[in-house]
Amino acid sequence: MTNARAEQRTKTRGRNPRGQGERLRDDLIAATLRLLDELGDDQALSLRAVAREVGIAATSVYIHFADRDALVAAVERFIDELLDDLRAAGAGEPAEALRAKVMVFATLSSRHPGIYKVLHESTVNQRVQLPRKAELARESAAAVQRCMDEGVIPDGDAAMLALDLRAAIHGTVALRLTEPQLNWPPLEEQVDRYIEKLIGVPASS
Amino acid sequence: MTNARAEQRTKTRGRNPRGQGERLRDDLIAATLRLLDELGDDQALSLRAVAREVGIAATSVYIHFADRDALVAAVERFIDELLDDLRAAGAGEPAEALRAKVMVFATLSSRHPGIYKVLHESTVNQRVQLPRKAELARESAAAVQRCMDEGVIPDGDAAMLALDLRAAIHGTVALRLTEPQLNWPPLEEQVDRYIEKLIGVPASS
DNA sequence: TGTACATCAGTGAACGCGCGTTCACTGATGTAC
DNA sequence: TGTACATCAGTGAACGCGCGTTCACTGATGTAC
Repeated sequence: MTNARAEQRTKTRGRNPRGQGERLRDDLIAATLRLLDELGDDQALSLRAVAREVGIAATSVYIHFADRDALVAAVERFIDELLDDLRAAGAGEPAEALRAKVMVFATLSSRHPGIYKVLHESTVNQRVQLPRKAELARESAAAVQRCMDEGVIPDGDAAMLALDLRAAIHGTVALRLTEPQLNWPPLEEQVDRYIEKLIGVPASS
Repeated sequence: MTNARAEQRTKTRGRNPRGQGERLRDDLIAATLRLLDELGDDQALSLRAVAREVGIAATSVYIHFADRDALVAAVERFIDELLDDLRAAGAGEPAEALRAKVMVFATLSSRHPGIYKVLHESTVNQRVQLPRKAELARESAAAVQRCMDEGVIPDGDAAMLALDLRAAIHGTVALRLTEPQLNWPPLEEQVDRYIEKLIGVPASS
């Protein structure tokens, strides 16, 4: 005898008016991002939890998404917004632009710790294609290259330096999440040290 | 009607002779470490999978461990071995000792990628007490301090520099696991750059 | 203007699965008398 | 030397749970004639 009582739904939501069925799709994506940010692990995300969060029957998810993994791919939307922020930070003097971009990325982990973990630590990368993610890397390499082109730092291997910097930034930001009890210096100071020592950009005012 | 057929067991193992019951305990710890290394995520580890791996009934695990989380705490044993390796690398000239210790740590992720992820990325840290883990941090700070004490690098904030270095090393090592498709330089070269640029230790021979 | 029908936005019951954990048990080996 | 008993190392059935997914359905709203 399987337990047949209906799924407990805390929230309820009326059905959308005719022609507005796509609204549920947006709500599902938003709820998925919210839950991923809470969980910090895409493997822990369940389709049923997303449905509960939105206040619909679990089966209704299938109206808009093929399966559970298609829901997880909602993180693509988040990456798009992040790329917008990065590009907005890229204007102005090259050293300042590099610093601004790095800070956008570095503060991402305190604004959305769970999403940061999902993007960088989970196996979602192997199971779901995230083509936009590669652009994040290109953005940082381009910012370092600009510093060379405009003579802020001596010529060299921009891609290599950018990767050194990116790894270091990821390291502190990720370790702050996993080991918050360590004696962390302010993020901004540490980021400035990395930029100065690893890239060679002189300290700003 | 619940499905009542017995758990499929691929391996089998005879029972231990009288007085040797603790052998199963060791086998369980070894199997747990093996599975954690495969999975790279302690949340994905199931008690039943460990039992299957060893070739015993799931319930037999309870003879030696209170519950599932007690199994996960087996990673403590791994940390102990790692600490032994770190201490063995600490002898000799201070700059060489620092480099050797950092390399022990950095190559851990290629020798045991899953365990590395479990120790640094999973929530096991919040759910299970891992007192030995803090010693890893102390080891690296002490190695930097020794470089200052023996005049290899100028005096300064050793704890801060050690944390900068540790974060950077973690960053490259973790990012290599999550994003292997990036154009990574050899690990050893990158580690040497970090030690040189972040700590100020002159490049070795 | 009325009505049959199509479409749309979702629902509820059910499935089989693996999980952690409990419980009462089994069967071999040693030990006291 | 024989036998009752204790101990040890494990077992097997069962529980309730949450999960992803399938299926046939419902009931409101618009539309063709």
